[in-house]
Amino acid sequence: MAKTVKNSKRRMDALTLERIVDAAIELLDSEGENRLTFRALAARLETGHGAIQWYVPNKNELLKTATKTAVSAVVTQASPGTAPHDAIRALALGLFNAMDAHPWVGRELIGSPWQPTMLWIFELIGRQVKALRVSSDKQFTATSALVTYIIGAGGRESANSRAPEASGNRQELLDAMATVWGHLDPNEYWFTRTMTEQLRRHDDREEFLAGINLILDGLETTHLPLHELELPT
Amino acid sequence: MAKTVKNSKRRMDALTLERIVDAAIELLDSEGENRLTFRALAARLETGHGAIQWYVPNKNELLKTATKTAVSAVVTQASPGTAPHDAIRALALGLFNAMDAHPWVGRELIGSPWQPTMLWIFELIGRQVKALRVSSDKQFTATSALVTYIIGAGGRESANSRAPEASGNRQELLDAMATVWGHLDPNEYWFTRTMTEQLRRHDDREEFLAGINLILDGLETTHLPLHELELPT
DNA sequence: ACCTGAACACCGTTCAAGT
DNA sequence: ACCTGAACACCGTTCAAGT
Repeated sequence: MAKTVKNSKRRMDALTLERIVDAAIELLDSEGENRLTFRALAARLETGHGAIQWYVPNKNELLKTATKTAVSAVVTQASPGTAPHDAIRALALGLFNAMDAHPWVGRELIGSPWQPTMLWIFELIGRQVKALRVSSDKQFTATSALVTYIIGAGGRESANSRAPEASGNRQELLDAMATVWGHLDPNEYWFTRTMTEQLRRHDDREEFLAGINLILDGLETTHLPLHELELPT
Repeated sequence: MAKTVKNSKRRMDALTLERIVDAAIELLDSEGENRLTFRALAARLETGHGAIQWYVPNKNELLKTATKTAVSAVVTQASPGTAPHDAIRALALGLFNAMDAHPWVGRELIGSPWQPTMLWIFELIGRQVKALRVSSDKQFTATSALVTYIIGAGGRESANSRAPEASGNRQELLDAMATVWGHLDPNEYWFTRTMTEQLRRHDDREEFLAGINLILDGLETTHLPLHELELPT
């Protein structure tokens, strides 16, 4: 305290990359993606908008850093004892929650799949895939499929939170969509119409995990004819 | 011909929504998403930029219409005789190709999952899921999972085409990424490192379809203990 | 009905100038 | 080293004015 006061030329709350990123995340969460501007950030941080650019070269970089921060807050490594299936589900759900809480994360992750954050996700999922004893020539495919599915679901979830109809709560949005589905042309949309009630009642996380389970189950399918399987005695 | 010439006050190539959308798609494909501006469009169509707004109210609507046009050009209904598995793979691959050819489509579809185009995709996939005789309480889950995976893969593919490293051909990009993977810290990325060669050699469409197959296989898993299965005699 | 382009209120980014 | 804000080159959108 005394130190900062003594150095009177310095503001107590000096600008740091961390403070900038935190403020950016707050702004992204509360105001949305296209309300994050250097000028708005500068106002919130009580500085000039050019000053921010000294720490972060451009808006793209700012978004990347914010994404990394938001994701790594949720994604932790599995505790050693966990079964691979459960570890994958936990990881997936963590990512889903992060993208649900921060609607801009999904869009950003999908928009630049080669960025370090994606690589880290790939690594963590891949380790568990390997622990599942998936044959080595299928590990790449399996990990890719899981990551693709997770990011796809997160992207959709992100978009849902930004839906124009989502001003109210979630059930209102679902009811509104269900009403639309119920009124679809029975000739053109005979399948979707029958799903109206499922849409209204579904739980996002349950459906998400059910999809993960489908992929995990698919991984165990050997495609051998049954009589070649080792049956439990 | 004579008709249009006679009516001399009218330009031969009158502005229509269709011409606007076609020009927008060309611009999106060749110049990228953020090079599509009303001013650039107006220049290409040799008109004022305000004129376009008479046909399409804003840029969002223009993107939606362009997406619908690009997708419906590839997505056709399955021919009656096709087996459901094959129909799903064909649909999925068609969508993948569309998103590969038009890198902006993936981003747009994922960005607004409640739009009519997404509903139509859901319908077409759902019909085949039903034809697979998936039990009725799983049809919603199965269709959602497939659509989520397809869109996720398309989104990634879209991003890859826009990758800064993708200026050259695809193999150059893969080689560059493989080099990065090969140089990763063996302690932090011990799994990903082992996937370097798989990354370099993988085929996007094969991997994509392999993921579809995982989900389809998962759908057939009954979760009954083996001794309760009907074994072939 | 359809088209034009000036005008407005924003942006991201650069940069000379300050401390 | 760090901060400031004017300046520039763009945007999307609106709209009075034309044909």
